[in-house]
Amino acid sequence: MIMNKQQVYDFLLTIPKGKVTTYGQIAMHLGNIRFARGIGKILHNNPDPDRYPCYKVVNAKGELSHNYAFGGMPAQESRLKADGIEVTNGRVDLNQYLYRSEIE
DNA sequence: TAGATGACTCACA
DNA sequence: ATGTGAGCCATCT
Repeated sequence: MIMNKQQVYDFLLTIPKGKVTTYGQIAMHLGNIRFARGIGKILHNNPDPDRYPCYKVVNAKGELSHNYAFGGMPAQESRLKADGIEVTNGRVDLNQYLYRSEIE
């Protein structure tokens, strides 16, 4: 099974407002946790940042991407807050905001 | 075509 | 709790 960035972007669109996801969750959703890295690449090459809420993607620890390409971490943090997600010290509470698609 | 890189994650010290 | 090492895949040069 190969992962298409389209799959990743589509998954982002399925994230309900006020929720976030992790690279691992996306990867697992696609089939394998090991896709996490590819996802990072894909989001970095995100062709439509306005269309795909890449800001909803955080790492396994809930930390925001310090390499965020659209204004830096503050911008991502601001977007998350706009969605009702509280960000503290560049991190979000996964236990509360992590979107669990259909795993577990 | 082949080699190197990265917005990751997990395990162990 | 923090640091290092290894594994994985897709994309870039």
